[in-house]
Amino acid sequence: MIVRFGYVAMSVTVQNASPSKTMTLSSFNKIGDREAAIRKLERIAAENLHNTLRLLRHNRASDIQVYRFSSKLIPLATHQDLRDWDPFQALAADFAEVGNYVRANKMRVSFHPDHFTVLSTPRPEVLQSSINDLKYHKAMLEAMGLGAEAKNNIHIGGAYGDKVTSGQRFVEQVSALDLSLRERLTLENDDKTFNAVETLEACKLTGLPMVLDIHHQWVNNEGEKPWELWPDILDTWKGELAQAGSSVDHPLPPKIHASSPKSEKDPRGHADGVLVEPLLTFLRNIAGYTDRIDVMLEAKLKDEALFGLMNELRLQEANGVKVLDGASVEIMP
DNA sequence: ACCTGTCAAGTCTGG
DNA sequence: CCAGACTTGACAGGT
Repeated sequence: MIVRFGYVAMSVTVQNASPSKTMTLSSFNKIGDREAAIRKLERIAAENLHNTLRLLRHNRASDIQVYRFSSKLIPLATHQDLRDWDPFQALAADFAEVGNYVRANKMRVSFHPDHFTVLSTPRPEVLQSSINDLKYHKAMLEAMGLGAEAKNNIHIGGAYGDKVTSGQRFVEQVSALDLSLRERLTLENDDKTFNAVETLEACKLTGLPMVLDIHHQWVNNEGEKPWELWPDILDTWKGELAQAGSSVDHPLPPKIHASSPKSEKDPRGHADGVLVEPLLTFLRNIAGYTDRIDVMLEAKLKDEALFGLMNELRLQEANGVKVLDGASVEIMP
């Protein structure tokens, strides 16, 4: 089984390369000339895209093919006060440059719209802003020229005191989405509310591929071992929605998230690095089912955590681990 | 250069 | 019913 590792949004080794620079609403409003304020937003967005490209070049130099973009590439993009603003015209070339680089280097990229995207919500206005947020993420991927193999990963959302009903509402509200939004979704188990078993069920009902977060599963489970769910999780990656647009990398490998508990006191928090042993145990247990998997590392030290994990994996070369390059390994079943 | 409070958005908990 | 926590990088305003 070939395992590729990636990291999220920002690098701790490339300096001054934030892809998430922003502007607060109050400073936007303090600029008297609205046109000038909007041009400033667009300049910040262009800078974020430029830094994203720098990170992608760093990734290529480090053999890293899996990366999650910052959702904050365009400041205030979905804010109500800026409904009349279409930033994509001004940023077309910047987005295209990022997308061209991704395609030229066969990278697997994604977004993770944050916790304001809640498709289980009973409130129509929250549903609408969630859909708007998904449209914004889709628009960015389209501006990059990337097909539906580039996904937006989300959680189910809140339980509102009745998890069963909320789960059903999630399934209904996802099913009612335009295909162009739905085919770009993946669904991840969370660490408090919808556990891996429940998320898998929602994936079966919606056709969405499941991103298993093995840290969330560790702190929120029904007593199952994570690899016991793997055959069913793998099936969610064989559906039409999972494979939509996957012309670049066909079939699209399944993806998981890995991180380690920050401390005993804060087991849900993310540690600086990623412990090799629990991850390796999981990977060995699924190696017989899957020939490729991508692992998104969610660690405080970002790419540094990836390099640290690769060092640990190099020490396991006598134990059925073969390091292939700077960011991928082969695990013998 | 460095520190502290704040930030657009949602949900849950505790008072 | 409302304030604060959650979580987190970066801004904004201060020293």
